[in-house]
Amino acid sequence: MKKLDCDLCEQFCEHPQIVCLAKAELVSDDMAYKTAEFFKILADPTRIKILQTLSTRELCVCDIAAVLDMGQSAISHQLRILRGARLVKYRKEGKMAWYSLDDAHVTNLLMQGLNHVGHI
Amino acid sequence: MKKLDCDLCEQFCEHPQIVCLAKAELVSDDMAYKTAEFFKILADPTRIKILQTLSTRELCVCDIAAVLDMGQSAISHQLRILRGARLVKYRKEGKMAWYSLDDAHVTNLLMQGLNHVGHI
DNA sequence: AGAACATATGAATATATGTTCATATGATGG
DNA sequence: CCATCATATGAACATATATTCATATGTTCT
Repeated sequence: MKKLDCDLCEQFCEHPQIVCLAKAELVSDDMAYKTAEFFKILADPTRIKILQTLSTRELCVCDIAAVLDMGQSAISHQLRILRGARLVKYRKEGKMAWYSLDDAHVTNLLMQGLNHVGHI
Repeated sequence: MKKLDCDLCEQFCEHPQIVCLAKAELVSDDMAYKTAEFFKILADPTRIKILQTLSTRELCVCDIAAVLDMGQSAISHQLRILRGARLVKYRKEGKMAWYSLDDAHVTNLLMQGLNHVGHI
């Protein structure tokens, strides 16, 4: 249980006790920020398509570009973001880079999102 | 099962069969867009805090502003977005508006995100 | 009716983000 | 060694978005 810190409660416009309780239970700035950053990764149509495509099979960059009908550079930039978030990994084979998923938990979240939208 | 549409496969840089299969299974533009819009709602620290705070109790606008230590206008704008996405609902009581959660499924997703980040 | 208050909203501003273009890097094959 | 190919990346640009400020709306109380 968190210790309550109510010293300043009197200054709020209304319902000081409720505000104090809620403040004590509020997620930290850092957690809120990191969680938002996490959802941001999933908050782009191109990245959603990349992740969904990779959920079935490993693909190289130019194949992903072909599948999504987009430029190689745009895909490469997005893959960089997905790599940074450790959602995809890749192996090099000569000049080609084969990408695949690297986080089953997040993929599961993505599928929940797709399902949710599908059922609207 | 989807019908494959492989007429244009030969034009791709590499691995036409794989690209064709992946294209056939690719989520639609519309679904990808809507899913991204959905995750965008959760991709902001302020909205995460609002939803997490409301997960415990109903609050009025000025209380939320006090809890998050932010301006009333900023909170009101964010609540509008959350209302538009049907993640929160409100009841009017005189001049006050009491907000609460309106989508347990999405709240569950939010909690999964918070947990995921917490376990990193 | 008028003052005070809670909330909503439009406009403006600052910041973040996705794509494109040009180019760099690094591997393969002649 | 040079040309070609797959990929990566920096800069520029356009667009989206969060907050603030000012103000509007609608309610309560005197």
